[in-house]
Amino acid sequence: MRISDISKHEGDKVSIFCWLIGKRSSGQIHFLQVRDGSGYCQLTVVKGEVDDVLFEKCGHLAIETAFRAQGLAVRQEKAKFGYEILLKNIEIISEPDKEYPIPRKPSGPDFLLSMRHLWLRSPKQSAVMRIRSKIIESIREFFKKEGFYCVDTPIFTPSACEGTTTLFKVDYFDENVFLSQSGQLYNEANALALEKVYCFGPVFRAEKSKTRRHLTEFWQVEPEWIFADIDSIMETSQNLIMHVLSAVLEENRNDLDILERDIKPLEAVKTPFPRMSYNKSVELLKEKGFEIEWGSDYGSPEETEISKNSDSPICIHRFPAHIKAFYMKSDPVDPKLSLGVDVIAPEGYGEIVGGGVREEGIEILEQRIKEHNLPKEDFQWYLDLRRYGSVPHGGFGLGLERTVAWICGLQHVRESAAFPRMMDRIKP
RNA sequence: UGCUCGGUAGCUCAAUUGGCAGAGCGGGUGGCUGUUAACCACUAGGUCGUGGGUUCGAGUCCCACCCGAGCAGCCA
Repeated sequence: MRISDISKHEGDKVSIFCWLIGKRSSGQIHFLQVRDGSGYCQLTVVKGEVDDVLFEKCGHLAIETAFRAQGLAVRQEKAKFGYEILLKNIEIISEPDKEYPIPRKPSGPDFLLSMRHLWLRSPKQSAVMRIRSKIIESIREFFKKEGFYCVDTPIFTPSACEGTTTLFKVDYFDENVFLSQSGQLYNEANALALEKVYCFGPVFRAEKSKTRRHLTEFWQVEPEWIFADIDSIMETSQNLIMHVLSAVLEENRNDLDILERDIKPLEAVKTPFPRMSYNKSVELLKEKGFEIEWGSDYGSPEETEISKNSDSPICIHRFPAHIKAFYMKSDPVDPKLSLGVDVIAPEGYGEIVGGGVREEGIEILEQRIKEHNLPKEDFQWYLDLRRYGSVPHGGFGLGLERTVAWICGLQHVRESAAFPRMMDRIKP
């Protein structure tokens, strides 16, 4: 039996596998708090009800002892987790030979991150991982339902996808290659083969960003489909986010409780998400007293301010072309603007989606590749997509860790990955 | 990369004007028959980030460096 199923076994003799997370004793009675991968419960050991040697042993178990326990499952209001097992016998699998280093009381981030391999066992951290797992599952479910194929893109790439950001250089049989920062360009090739595709994998950024929203390695899901216009891109990203959020609210209530996540702001999220042009957002920021000029990109204080205007994520569309990537299509109504969209999460969690319509004109792309100083020979295959059977298309990317951080209410994205990679932290 | 703050026991932190290295939690031992981050008693536990300097004397003051955190910049 797993602990999460204990309510179905009330009154039964049960056997569980578990780890010890805490213990208390009143001399003739011991209370053992235990966990398994599914949840938590208490084992009660009463002197006289078990062998004296076993009773003594239970009083001296070390934190993180792994063992099997047999006993009677009962409902118990006085037990912290609502149920307890009246212990009859245990079978120890392994006992720690040193004191478990992670205290139950709060510790600092430096210590906990250096102990990440053990920190993951604590209630909040495992709750985040269960929610992350649910989010990944519901993302794949959403795209399956929408008729997308999962076609993953390479991580070793010969040159910059965008040319804008710093990439990690890797020695590849004496040749320099880079870790991908986006599946974008390959995704376009896949979309022109299969119509609706998505890739979902890790991407890498070598920027020296030291903030609560940045990791150097993170996961991104990137759908790309033909005949995508800017409205359908906003629509699809909205529907994806809503699908994911509903799944977590429905199936991970207990984990959100463990995290003490206030779920009211999550329940307040409603479709349709508000849509605001970049031009409008600049006016709004100016009204609020921000010193922002038309044509500049946002910093995080600006994103946070914009997110205050709605309970739901906000879609900002039609950015100045010069701050967006070379492949972004210009707005035919105003060529200074590009048909790009960012989705900004509520509660100051920042940009979780970025996407847009892709430029089709081969001359425009050649011109932009030149302007961005990109090696044009590396992009011939990409231009082939416009030479043969070109079709309007577009898509977006959603950052997994930021989405997890938002839904879980985390202070920092580092807790949304099992082993986060940051500028100054690569171990364990 | 810049600004700000910090580094003392396994963890979280205190140490007044420069004057004996401390507490709580955790660990160990003992006590307690319903504990809830239990409680009570006893106990073990220290390269005060590293190196230099000032001083009779430095955890404390000065210099350099290392490490971390927060914020900003950078950033589909």
